[in-house]
Amino acid sequence: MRIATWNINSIRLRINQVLNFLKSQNIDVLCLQETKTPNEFFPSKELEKIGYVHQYFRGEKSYNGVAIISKFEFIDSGYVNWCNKDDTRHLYVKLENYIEIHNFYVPAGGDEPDISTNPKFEHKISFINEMKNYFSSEIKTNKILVGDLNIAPLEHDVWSHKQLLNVVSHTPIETETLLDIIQTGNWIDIMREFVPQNEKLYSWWSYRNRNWEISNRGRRLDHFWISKNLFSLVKSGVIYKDSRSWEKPSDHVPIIVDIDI
DNA sequence: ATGGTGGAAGGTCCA
Repeated sequence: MRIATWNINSIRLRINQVLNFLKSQNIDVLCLQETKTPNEFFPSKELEKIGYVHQYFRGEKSYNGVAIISKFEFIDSGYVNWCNKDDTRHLYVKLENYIEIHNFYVPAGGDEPDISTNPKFEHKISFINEMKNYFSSEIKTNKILVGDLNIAPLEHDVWSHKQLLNVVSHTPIETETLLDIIQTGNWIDIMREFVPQNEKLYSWWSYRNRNWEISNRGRRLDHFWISKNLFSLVKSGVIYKDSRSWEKPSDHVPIIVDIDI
Protein backbone atom coordinates (compact mmCIF):
# COMPACT_ATOMS: atom_id res chain seq x y z
CA MET A 1 0.00 0.00 0.00
CA ARG A 2 1.31 3.40 -0.97
CA ILE A 3 0.23 6.25 1.30
CA ALA A 4 1.05 9.93 0.81
CA THR A 5 0.56 13.20 2.68
CA TRP A 6 0.58 16.67 1.09
CA ASN A 7 -0.24 20.20 2.18
CA ILE A 8 -1.84 21.28 -1.09
CA ASN A 9 -2.62 24.95 -0.23
CA SER A 10 -5.97 24.96 -2.07
CA ILE A 11 -7.34 21.74 -3.55
CA ARG A 12 -9.47 23.67 -6.02
CA LEU A 13 -6.54 25.57 -7.51
CA ARG A 14 -4.35 22.47 -7.71
CA ILE A 15 -6.78 19.66 -8.46
CA ASN A 16 -4.96 18.83 -11.72
CA GLN A 17 -1.65 18.54 -9.88
CA VAL A 18 -3.33 16.18 -7.41
CA LEU A 19 -4.84 14.05 -10.18
CA ASN A 20 -1.50 13.82 -12.00
CA PHE A 21 0.33 13.01 -8.79
CA LEU A 22 -2.12 10.26 -7.83
CA LYS A 23 -1.92 8.63 -11.26
CA SER A 24 1.80 9.00 -11.94
CA GLN A 25 2.86 7.87 -8.46
CA ASN A 26 0.15 5.20 -8.17
CA ILE A 27 -0.97 6.41 -4.73
CA ASP A 28 -3.51 4.32 -2.79
CA VAL A 29 -4.34 6.72 0.03
CA LEU A 30 -3.70 10.48 0.01
CA CYS A 31 -3.99 12.73 3.06
CA LEU A 32 -4.34 16.42 2.22
CA GLN A 33 -4.05 19.56 4.34
CA GLU A 34 -5.03 23.16 3.66
CA THR A 35 -7.70 22.23 1.15
CA LYS A 36 -9.17 25.71 1.83
CA THR A 37 -12.70 24.97 0.73
CA PRO A 38 -16.07 24.14 2.28
CA ASN A 39 -17.24 20.56 1.59
CA GLU A 40 -19.75 21.71 -1.05
CA PHE A 41 -16.92 22.84 -3.35
CA PHE A 42 -14.54 19.91 -2.76
CA PRO A 43 -13.67 18.37 -6.17
CA SER A 44 -15.08 15.00 -5.21
CA LYS A 45 -16.20 13.84 -8.65
CA GLU A 46 -12.85 14.37 -10.38
CA LEU A 47 -11.15 12.19 -7.76
CA GLU A 48 -13.90 9.59 -7.94
CA LYS A 49 -13.50 9.35 -11.72
CA ILE A 50 -9.90 8.15 -11.43
CA GLY A 51 -10.69 5.51 -8.81
CA TYR A 52 -10.58 7.29 -5.48
CA VAL A 53 -14.16 6.50 -4.57
CA HIS A 54 -13.59 6.51 -0.81
CA GLN A 55 -13.31 10.06 0.45
CA TYR A 56 -13.57 11.75 3.79
CA PHE A 57 -13.12 15.48 3.94
CA ARG A 58 -13.92 18.42 6.15
CA GLY A 59 -13.25 21.99 5.10
CA GLU A 60 -14.15 25.60 5.70
CA LYS A 61 -14.07 28.83 3.74
CA SER A 62 -10.55 30.19 3.05
CA TYR A 63 -8.67 28.43 5.84
CA ASN A 64 -7.55 24.98 6.98
CA GLY A 65 -9.37 21.93 5.63
CA VAL A 66 -8.27 18.28 5.59
CA ALA A 67 -9.14 15.30 3.39
CA ILE A 68 -8.37 11.59 3.06
CA ILE A 69 -9.03 10.07 -0.36
CA SER A 70 -8.53 6.39 -1.01
CA LYS A 71 -8.83 3.43 -3.33
CA PHE A 72 -9.61 1.34 -0.24
CA GLU A 73 -12.69 1.35 1.90
CA PHE A 74 -12.93 2.90 5.37
CA ILE A 75 -14.58 0.88 8.12
CA ASP A 76 -14.61 3.83 10.49
CA SER A 77 -13.89 7.54 10.42
CA GLY A 78 -14.08 10.62 12.61
CA TYR A 79 -12.29 13.61 14.02
CA VAL A 80 -11.45 15.43 17.23
CA ASN A 81 -12.22 19.10 17.78
CA TRP A 82 -8.84 20.02 19.26
CA CYS A 83 -8.78 22.98 21.67
CA ASN A 84 -12.60 22.92 21.60
CA LYS A 85 -12.56 24.63 18.23
CA ASP A 86 -14.62 23.61 15.25
CA ASP A 87 -11.77 24.31 12.83
CA THR A 88 -10.95 21.65 10.25
CA ARG A 89 -7.51 20.44 11.28
CA HIS A 90 -7.89 16.71 11.84
CA LEU A 91 -9.47 13.55 10.45
CA TYR A 92 -8.93 9.87 10.98
CA VAL A 93 -10.04 6.79 9.08
CA LYS A 94 -9.74 3.11 9.80
CA LEU A 95 -8.95 0.79 6.89
CA GLU A 96 -10.22 -2.76 6.48
CA ASN A 97 -6.91 -4.05 7.83
CA TYR A 98 -7.69 -2.14 11.06
CA ILE A 99 -4.91 0.36 10.51
CA GLU A 100 -5.96 3.81 11.66
CA ILE A 101 -4.66 6.85 9.78
CA HIS A 102 -4.68 10.28 11.45
CA ASN A 103 -4.32 13.35 9.26
CA PHE A 104 -3.33 16.63 10.97
CA TYR A 105 -2.97 20.27 10.10
CA VAL A 106 -1.38 21.77 13.21
CA PRO A 107 -1.77 25.56 13.67
CA ALA A 108 1.17 27.50 12.22
CA GLY A 109 1.43 29.66 15.32
CA GLY A 110 1.87 33.21 14.02
CA ASP A 111 5.07 35.20 14.24
CA GLU A 112 5.88 35.81 17.93
CA PRO A 113 6.97 32.67 19.83
CA ASP A 114 5.36 33.90 23.05
CA ILE A 115 2.23 32.24 24.44
CA SER A 116 1.38 35.22 26.68
CA THR A 117 1.26 37.79 23.85
CA ASN A 118 0.47 35.74 20.73
CA PRO A 119 -2.86 33.83 20.83
CA LYS A 120 -1.90 31.88 17.68
CA PHE A 121 1.23 30.53 19.35
CA GLU A 122 -0.78 29.73 22.49
CA HIS A 123 -3.22 27.81 20.26
CA LYS A 124 -0.39 25.86 18.65
CA ILE A 125 1.17 24.88 21.98
CA SER A 126 -2.22 23.88 23.44
CA PHE A 127 -2.94 21.87 20.30
CA ILE A 128 0.26 19.84 20.45
CA ASN A 129 -0.13 19.31 24.20
CA GLU A 130 -3.59 17.87 23.53
CA MET A 131 -2.10 15.65 20.82
CA LYS A 132 0.45 14.38 23.31
CA ASN A 133 -2.20 13.53 25.91
CA TYR A 134 -4.46 11.92 23.33
CA PHE A 135 -1.85 9.60 21.83
CA SER A 136 -0.26 8.67 25.15
CA SER A 137 -3.60 7.38 26.43
CA GLU A 138 -4.68 5.67 23.17
CA ILE A 139 -3.62 2.18 22.09
CA LYS A 140 -0.13 2.62 20.64
CA THR A 141 -0.25 0.06 17.84
CA ASN A 142 -1.49 -0.18 14.23
CA LYS A 143 -1.60 3.57 13.70
CA ILE A 144 -0.27 6.05 11.19
CA LEU A 145 -0.02 9.79 11.86
CA VAL A 146 0.69 12.18 9.01
CA GLY A 147 0.34 15.80 8.11
CA ASP A 148 1.62 19.32 8.22
CA LEU A 149 2.66 19.56 11.86
CA ASN A 150 4.25 22.98 11.30
CA ILE A 151 7.25 22.01 13.45
CA ALA A 152 10.75 21.06 12.32
CA PRO A 153 11.93 19.10 15.37
CA LEU A 154 15.57 18.23 14.62
CA GLU A 155 18.65 20.37 14.07
CA HIS A 156 18.93 19.38 10.42
CA ASP A 157 15.22 19.76 9.75
CA VAL A 158 15.96 23.45 9.15
CA TRP A 159 18.56 25.24 7.05
CA SER A 160 20.07 26.98 10.07
CA HIS A 161 19.45 25.62 13.55
CA LYS A 162 21.07 28.66 15.19
CA GLN A 163 19.20 31.25 13.17
CA LEU A 164 15.82 29.58 13.62
CA LEU A 165 15.95 28.77 17.35
CA ASN A 166 13.69 31.72 18.08
CA VAL A 167 11.57 31.37 14.95
CA VAL A 168 8.13 29.75 15.24
CA SER A 169 8.37 26.12 13.97
CA HIS A 170 11.79 25.49 15.51
CA THR A 171 11.63 26.92 19.06
CA PRO A 172 12.55 24.54 21.90
CA ILE A 173 9.01 24.53 23.37
CA GLU A 174 7.70 23.26 20.01
CA THR A 175 10.49 20.86 19.08
CA GLU A 176 10.68 19.33 22.57
CA THR A 177 6.93 18.77 22.71
CA LEU A 178 6.89 17.17 19.26
CA LEU A 179 9.76 14.81 20.15
CA ASP A 180 7.88 14.04 23.36
CA ILE A 181 4.77 13.07 21.38
CA ILE A 182 6.89 10.69 19.28
CA GLN A 183 8.37 9.18 22.46
CA THR A 184 5.21 8.79 24.51
CA GLY A 185 3.09 7.68 21.55
CA ASN A 186 5.55 4.95 20.54
CA TRP A 187 5.90 6.43 17.06
CA ILE A 188 8.59 5.97 14.45
CA ASP A 189 9.43 9.12 12.44
CA ILE A 190 9.67 7.28 9.11
CA MET A 191 11.60 9.83 7.03
CA ARG A 192 14.39 9.95 9.60
CA GLU A 193 14.77 6.17 9.35
CA PHE A 194 15.62 6.61 5.66
CA VAL A 195 17.62 9.86 5.89
CA PRO A 196 20.13 10.08 8.77
CA GLN A 197 19.63 12.84 11.35
CA ASN A 198 22.86 14.61 10.35
CA GLU A 199 21.64 15.22 6.79
CA LYS A 200 19.47 18.19 5.85
CA LEU A 201 15.90 17.20 5.02
CA TYR A 202 13.05 19.56 4.10
CA SER A 203 9.44 19.34 2.94
CA TRP A 204 8.66 23.06 2.67
CA TRP A 205 10.29 26.04 0.97
CA SER A 206 8.80 29.53 1.42
CA TYR A 207 7.11 31.29 -1.49
CA ARG A 208 8.97 34.41 -0.40
CA ASN A 209 12.19 33.15 -1.85
CA ARG A 210 12.18 33.09 -5.63
CA ASN A 211 15.47 31.18 -5.68
CA TRP A 212 14.13 28.56 -3.30
CA GLU A 213 16.08 25.71 -4.88
CA ILE A 214 19.46 27.43 -4.99
CA SER A 215 19.25 29.10 -1.56
CA ASN A 216 17.59 25.92 -0.18
CA ARG A 217 16.37 27.51 3.04
CA GLY A 218 13.79 24.83 3.72
CA ARG A 219 12.20 23.25 6.76
CA ARG A 220 10.81 19.76 7.46
CA LEU A 221 7.29 20.71 8.57
CA ASP A 222 5.51 17.66 7.15
CA HIS A 223 5.69 14.29 8.82
CA PHE A 224 4.86 10.60 8.44
CA TRP A 225 4.85 8.54 11.63
CA ILE A 226 3.93 4.91 12.17
CA SER A 227 3.39 2.75 15.26
CA LYS A 228 6.50 0.77 16.24
CA ASN A 229 4.77 -2.55 15.68
CA LEU A 230 4.26 -1.73 11.97
CA PHE A 231 7.67 -0.32 11.16
CA SER A 232 9.18 -3.59 9.91
CA LEU A 233 6.57 -3.52 7.11
CA VAL A 234 7.69 -0.12 5.82
CA LYS A 235 9.60 -0.51 2.53
CA SER A 236 10.38 3.08 1.54
CA GLY A 237 9.87 6.72 2.44
CA VAL A 238 10.46 9.56 0.01
CA ILE A 239 10.00 13.33 0.05
CA TYR A 240 8.74 14.13 -3.46
CA LYS A 241 10.65 17.35 -4.06
CA ASP A 242 9.81 17.44 -7.81
CA SER A 243 6.42 19.03 -7.22
CA ARG A 244 7.97 22.22 -5.81
CA SER A 245 9.22 23.00 -9.35
CA TRP A 246 5.82 22.60 -11.00
CA GLU A 247 3.96 25.61 -12.28
CA LYS A 248 2.00 27.29 -9.46
CA PRO A 249 3.27 24.87 -6.83
CA SER A 250 2.22 24.37 -3.25
CA ASP A 251 4.95 25.55 -0.89
CA HIS A 252 4.88 22.03 0.64
CA VAL A 253 5.82 18.80 -1.15
CA PRO A 254 4.35 15.32 -0.59
CA ILE A 255 5.80 12.47 1.45
CA ILE A 256 5.26 9.02 -0.08
CA VAL A 257 5.57 5.82 1.97
CA ASP A 258 5.30 2.18 0.87
CA ILE A 259 4.07 -0.33 3.44
CA ASP A 260 3.55 -4.08 3.05
CA ILE A 261 0.00 -4.09 4.32
C1' DA B 1 15.69 45.21 10.64
C1' DT B 2 12.70 44.59 6.88
C1' DG B 3 10.28 42.52 3.32
C1' DG B 4 10.01 39.30 0.30
C1' DT B 5 5.08 35.72 -2.22
C1' DG B 6 0.82 33.19 -2.57
C1' DG B 7 -4.32 31.71 -1.63
C1' DA B 8 -9.15 32.84 -0.74
C1' DA B 9 -11.38 36.58 -1.14
C1' DG B 10 -13.08 40.67 -3.45
C1' DG B 11 -10.93 43.45 2.13
C1' DT B 12 -7.94 41.51 4.66
C1' DC B 13 -6.43 37.55 7.05
C1' DC B 14 -3.40 33.76 7.14
C1' DA B 15 0.63 31.11 5.92
